[in-house]
Parts: sequence; structure tokens; C-alpha cells
Amino acid sequence: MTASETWLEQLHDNGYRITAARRAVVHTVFGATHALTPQEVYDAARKIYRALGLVTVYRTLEKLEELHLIQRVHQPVGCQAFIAAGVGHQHLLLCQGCGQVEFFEGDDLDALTRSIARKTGYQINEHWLQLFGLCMNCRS
Amino acid sequence: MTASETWLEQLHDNGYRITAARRAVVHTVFGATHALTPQEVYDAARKIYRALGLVTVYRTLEKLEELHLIQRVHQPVGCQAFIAAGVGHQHLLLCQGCGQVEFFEGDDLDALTRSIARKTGYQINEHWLQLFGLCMNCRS
DNA sequence: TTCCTTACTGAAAATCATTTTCAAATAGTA
DNA sequence: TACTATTTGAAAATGATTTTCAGTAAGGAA
Ligand SMILES: [Mn+2]
Ligand SMILES: [Mn+2]
Ligand SMILES: [Zn+2]
Ligand SMILES: [Zn+2]
Repeated sequence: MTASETWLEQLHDNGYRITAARRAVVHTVFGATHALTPQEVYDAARKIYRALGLVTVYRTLEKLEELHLIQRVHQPVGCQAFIAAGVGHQHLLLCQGCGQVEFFEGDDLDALTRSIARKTGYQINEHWLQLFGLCMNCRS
Repeated sequence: MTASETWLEQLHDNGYRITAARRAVVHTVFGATHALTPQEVYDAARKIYRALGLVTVYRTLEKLEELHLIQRVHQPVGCQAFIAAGVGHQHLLLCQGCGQVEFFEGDDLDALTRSIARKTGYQINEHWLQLFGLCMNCRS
């Protein structure tokens, strides 16, 4: 069983059917090392399953996001791209050169959020953190 | 001189003309306490200048962003909203209840970014940080 | 102040991404 | 194998944004 089959299982366990179209989308997104737009998923997945429709890509991404298997990636160039979701408390590190995505963990914003909460009177529930830089390849 | 006239000056200094349409947009966005979409800017600014066209709102927001007077706000509900830009190194704190926007400063991510840089080999250039919570009003 | 050039305007049309509709196909169970 | 609800892709609809264009007006020069 390839790892992407976990996603198919999850789809199945949630009452969704496993189809050739969904296999192609899942396989494409699961294996990606950078965030893909629906159009990019479509182009790549059609190499696996020619008859695929763009509409089905949108519909499948919607379900994968709903099951928290993928997450939307916000970038200066746009916010319509998706990547396999991180596990636990992780954030993204994006290469500004090639678009490669990495996850990292270990950020500790407790002191900061407590301080901001005190100063502003807000009850702070969540945070978004994203790092941008250049990967090893793109540095040279 | 109201504070929003600084923006008009900046437009002028950069070779753009000051028009009634731009005055209305600038005044609207400058005074906003939460991020506004182009349509929201249009609706509000038309109370000041009836003949305003939505197209001009888009065009003016584009210029204000280019001059770093406003910045785009990314939120779960969408990423097409703008707010007056913070000065210096600041980040946003957003109320999940009413959408109110606050800026804060004083985050220190140096230790974190150094650690991530070492682990991943990335050269880290930038970060996005955003806090979400409930403002004093929306807590009760 | 008046004149003149050029940037700016709003309406309408065009474009582009996403969503909806629908009839045919098919997954998955009985 | 037979059945039924889900899923499909094509086409149409939608909605946001951008482009086009002819008229308007800002603002420097005289
Ligand atoms: Mn975190
Ligand atoms: Mn910071
Ligand atoms: Zn790279
Ligand atoms: Zn609030």
C-alpha cells in the first residue's frame, strides 16, 4: 500500500467512493513537494487519468480539505494552492525561489501571545506563522 | 490637514493626480478599523462621492498597495481585503467575532528562525505572523 | 487665470476562476 | 449480477476582476 492510499481509505471511511478520478487527484497532491493550484493538479493528474475533469479536481480538493488531509497555502502570489497537511502543530517554510514547501515545528509563541493578550484585552485563540526563504538549492 | 491627506500627498509625490474618486477611497480605507474588500470600499466611499466607479476602487487600491500605504489581509474567509499598513515591523491581530484589526509588535522570532535555518538549510528572509482571537467586546 | 497635455474616469465588454446544472456512468453493496 | 445513490465531465451560469474606450478633468506651463 502506497502512502497515498491512506487518503483513499479516509475518503472511503467517510462514505465517499473511490474512483479513478479521485485516485489521480489524491496521488498527485499527496506526492507534491510544493503547493498546487487546482489547475496544476488538473494538469498533473491528467497524465495519470486522461478523462479527468477540472470540476472533479475542485470537488475532490474540497473533500480532502474537509477531512484535513490537505491545507490551503497562502502566498504573496496567491492563496489558491494546496499541500498535504502537516501533522500536529506545524507551520510552513516556503522557498521563494522554487516554491518548495517544508514543515517545521517547535515555535513557542506563548510568551508573545500572553503579552499581546494583556496589552490588547484580546482572548487569543490561534496563530498563523509562515517562514519564507531560499532552500539549499536556490541559495547558490 | 486630516491624517489621510498624507496618503494623498504621497500619491501626488509619486506622480499620481488627486481626484474626487481617489479622495473618497483614501478617506474610506484610511479610517477603517477592519479590513475592507474592494466592494466594501466601494459601498462606503460612494456615500462620500456618489459617482465613484468600482473600477476606480480597484485601481486606487492597487496604487495604495504599490506605495505600501495599505496591505492585504489574509483570513480564513478570504484574502481580498485591505487595511492601512502598519509602520515598521508589525503584525496583525484579528478579531474572529467582529473583524476588528489591531497591530502589535515585539515578536522575536530570531531564535526560532536560526534554529529552523540550521535544521533545514534554508536562508530565511521573511515571516508572516498573524494572531486570531476575540476582542474585548466580542468576548462577552 | 487660461490653455494644453496627459492621466484619470466610469460604463460596458471581456476575461478568468469557480460553481451549478444535468444526464450519463459507475462504485459498492445486496 | 442487479440495484441505487453517488460521482462524473461537459456545458452553462455565476461572480469577481481586468480591459477597452471615449469623454472628463487635474495640474503644470504660459
Ligand atoms: Mn505555532
Ligand atoms: Mn515579526
Ligand atoms: Zn528553492
Ligand atoms: Zn470583535
